[in-house]
Parts: sequence; structure tokens; C-alpha cells
Amino acid sequence: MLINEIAKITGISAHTIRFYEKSGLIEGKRDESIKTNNYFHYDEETIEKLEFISDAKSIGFTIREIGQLIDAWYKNRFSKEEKLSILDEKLHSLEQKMKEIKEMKKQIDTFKKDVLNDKC
Amino acid sequence: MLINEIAKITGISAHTIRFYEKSGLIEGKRDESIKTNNYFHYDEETIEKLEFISDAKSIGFTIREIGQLIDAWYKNRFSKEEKLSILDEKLHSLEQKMKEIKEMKKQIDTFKKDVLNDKC
DNA sequence: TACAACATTAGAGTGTAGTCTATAGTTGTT
DNA sequence: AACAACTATAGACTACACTCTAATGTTGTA
Repeated sequence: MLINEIAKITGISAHTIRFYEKSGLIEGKRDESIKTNNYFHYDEETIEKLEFISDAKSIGFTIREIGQLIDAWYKNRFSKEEKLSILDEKLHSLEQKMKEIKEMKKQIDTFKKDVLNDKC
Repeated sequence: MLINEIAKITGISAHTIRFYEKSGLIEGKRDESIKTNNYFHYDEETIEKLEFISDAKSIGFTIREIGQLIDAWYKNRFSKEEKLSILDEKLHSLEQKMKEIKEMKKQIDTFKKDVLNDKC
């Protein structure tokens, strides 16, 4: 798959995909048998990763954090223990965010009640 | 209360508080009876707002969105209906974020299981 | 009264995450 | 062969949310 194909599938622009590649989140492969160009080729795993990146971003993880997560899962540069500790850390921060959202919802509900009762 | 006092209370730097003021999120008042300086004075409501801003930011609301929320509650530049619609919109986006976080947790749990079972 | 510690403003600088442009080369269709 | 549509790279530009600096003035304490 070349860049525009994967861009179409994921809904992420080719520009942004290149940016993610530079940031080390994904990796295309060059076909050594083709000497005329040096186009990058992407596989199914990259689609998975890009979808994962979109999800993680919308929750507020930074590129660097997402990089860690991807490394923890797809790469073997960490030991089992290290991987688990990274994943646990992210789980913990998700639970934190969850709590904050619940708090925020409560606050907005209070706001709503106040508006309904003409208290502000 | 002067800027450094409210900064200490909220844990938000004076620089950032001035930035929020410029962005229209909070408003200090000048004491007209004091002619020698034009220092801003802040009240309890500003502390509330600053704490609200911190919460909202950590959930991923932008300065502009937080401004809307504050306006919807503290200011009378919107009708009751408009205020409610802004608040409902934000509630909806919080529910969205909640769903995304749950999805993300599921994914990280899957990652964890794979790591535990040496599947990656 | 000296002086540290505070206040103001304008504006410059930083980091993050893209987004776009320019240049140059390649591929596929007519 | 012509040409549209693709590809790569470097680097410029943007928006957001700070964060800091410089210049200048004010306040409170020894």
C-alpha cells in the first residue's frame, strides 16, 4: 500500500502520516527490488496503528505517549515487565481522566440546574 | 486579592493567569479609589473559575470552549435556551470522551493480556 | 531612603501537532 | 511523447497554550 491509499483508508492525510512516520509512530518499508523509486509501502499493521493513534489522540495522549504505547506493544525493545509497567501507567492515567470527566459532568449538571432555576 | 496571592492559592502562575485574563476567561477589577497604581484585584469567584479552568483543561477542553462554558454560566450575554444548549453540547462531548476512554482501556487490557501470554 | 518584592504592558520565545509549499523525480494513461 | 497524478524531502508556516523577558512603575520593610 502506498501513502495515499492508506490515507484514504484511515482518513488521515498523507502529510500527517509522514509526520507520524518522522515522529517514529509508524514505519513504512521500501521495496528493495524496485530500483526506480524509493516509495514507502505500508501494511495492515500500520492501519491498525493509525487507528490506534487516532483513538489515543482524541483522549488526550500526546504523540510521545502514543509512541511509548506502540513501542510497548509492537516492539521488542522493552522487557515484559517494562511493557506491563508502561501499559499500567497509561491505564492509570485513563482512570484519572475518567474521574475528572465525572467531576466535570457533575459541575455542568449543577450549572444546568442553576440556569433552569434562574439562579444565574 | 492581588495576582500573586490568587496564583499561590490556585497553583496557577501569575503569567498564566494574565494569559487567561487576556483570553477573556477571568476578569480582575481595578480599585478606582486607588490612584497610585492600577493593580488588578481578584475575588473568590475568580478562584472558582480558575479551578474550573484547570479541570476543564485536563479533560481536553480548549481555552475557547472553556470561555464558552464560563460565559454560559457566569455571564448574561446568552438567553436561558442558549446557555442550556451550550451546556448540553459540552455534556455530550464529555460522554463521547468517556466512551473513547472505555474503548482505549479495553485496548490496553488486550495489549496487557497479549504481553502476559507472550503473544508479542 | 534604600531596596527587595511586588505590579503592569508589550512583545518575544517555546513546545506540540500538525499543515502547506516548493522542488524534483516517478508512474500510469492516452 | 505528453501529461496528469502520484511520490519524496526539506523546510516554512500555523494555531494553541503557555512562558519568559524587558522596561517601567509601586509598595512595604529595615
